[in-house]
Amino acid sequence: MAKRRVPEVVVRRLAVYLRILREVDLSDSRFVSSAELGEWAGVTPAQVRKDLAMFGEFGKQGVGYQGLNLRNELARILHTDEIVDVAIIGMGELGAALARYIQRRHAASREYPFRVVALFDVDPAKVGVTVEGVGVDHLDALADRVRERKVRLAVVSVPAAEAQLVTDRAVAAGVRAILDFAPVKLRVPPHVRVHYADVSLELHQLAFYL
Amino acid sequence: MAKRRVPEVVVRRLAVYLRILREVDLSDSRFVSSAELGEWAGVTPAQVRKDLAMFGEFGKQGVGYQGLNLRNELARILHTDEIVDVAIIGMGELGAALARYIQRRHAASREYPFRVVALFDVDPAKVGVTVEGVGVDHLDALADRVRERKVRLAVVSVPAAEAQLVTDRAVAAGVRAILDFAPVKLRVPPHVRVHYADVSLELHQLAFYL
DNA sequence: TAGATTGTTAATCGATTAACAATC
DNA sequence: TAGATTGTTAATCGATTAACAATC
Repeated sequence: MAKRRVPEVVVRRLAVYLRILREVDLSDSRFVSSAELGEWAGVTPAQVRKDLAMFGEFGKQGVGYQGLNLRNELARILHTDEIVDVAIIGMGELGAALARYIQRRHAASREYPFRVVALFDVDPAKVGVTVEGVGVDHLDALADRVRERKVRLAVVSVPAAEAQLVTDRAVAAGVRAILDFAPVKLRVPPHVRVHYADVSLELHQLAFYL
Repeated sequence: MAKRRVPEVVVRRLAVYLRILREVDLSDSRFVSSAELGEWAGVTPAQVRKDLAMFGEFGKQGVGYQGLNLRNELARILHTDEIVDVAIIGMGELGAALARYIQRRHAASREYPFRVVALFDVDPAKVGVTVEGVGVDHLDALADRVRERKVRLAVVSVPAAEAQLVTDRAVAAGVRAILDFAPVKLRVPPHVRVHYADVSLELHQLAFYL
């Protein structure tokens, strides 16, 4: 699968489709049409069909897509058909809130694929503490821990000034995708993917429409 | 200014340019070229010029853009040249973390335009508590408070099941822009703008690249 | 003035939408 | 079969990039 050729917007919409299919009650006989799914996701039916067609032929003409099958296919495409281990770097209020949120959702539903397996901070008061069953390690243990637990997805929730440093360490240890909450553009090698979740940037954008 | 004609991506980049210009030390004589700004923001110089040209002629041929002036213009365009009051609905861990984050940044720098002026929750244990100088009100007080304080920007950090309800109330009280942390597509009238900050959705997208 | 960089037009690129033959 | 909906091609739309005359 030539990933470089899949537009980012398509990946985003696939994630939306999957979330919707997880919310809907799906019996074996439940078929979902591109019109229905489009309606729920807020996109055109043609868009839905085009997005899905990039990855295979999942539908049946005249009937639509079998809901359960499509849900499975989407999970497979997005690599969330198996548990995905996550490290959270930075155990401030935000990091702690994220850790608990993810862990609780994972515990509550086997449908929720993300599992927190490593937490890091530099504050001696935080190192050793346990958050939802996961111990907080010192940042210096990051490389070892990440390698040992084969973590490929990391959340960065440290202050802006430290974001690049912890990113470099995480990447060196094998992390391939990063969700960055710090308001800093991270420099990473081309094989590493970064998404930004920058609250201030979002607020600035929204302010434009006031 | 015909806002409907400004692509969303342009607004996002303007916010990025502004953030960068706030980070750079700018003397009165400091001029910034589209090449420089593009380099910092990770876009082409042509892109920078095109984005800015949508709103006016801010540069000088042969010289570039006067840094301080451009910063002011961008703040004006994004409506963050004055304080922007924000309400946060839902004082769970995430909501509380966001409230403190925004309030502290506002207190630390007069450059940071967002100010929290109202907090809401339904939990009697939280109502009455003060977070960084702002009292938590019961959700039932939302309409009154939002109207009284003329809040137009709100953050929704309640559980998914309540997100639509609190949104409806906020919109009825005059809110025009919403940053939604709940994993739900909100239905709002056309004059209301919603941005989504959905951690699980971001993680799903990133998992695709693993 | 000579050199540099803007603002803008034209060319390119890519994504969305429309349309329809294939087919369940 | 008749009706419905897919997968896919073609048409449209919009955003990005390139190029350059204007001009500081």
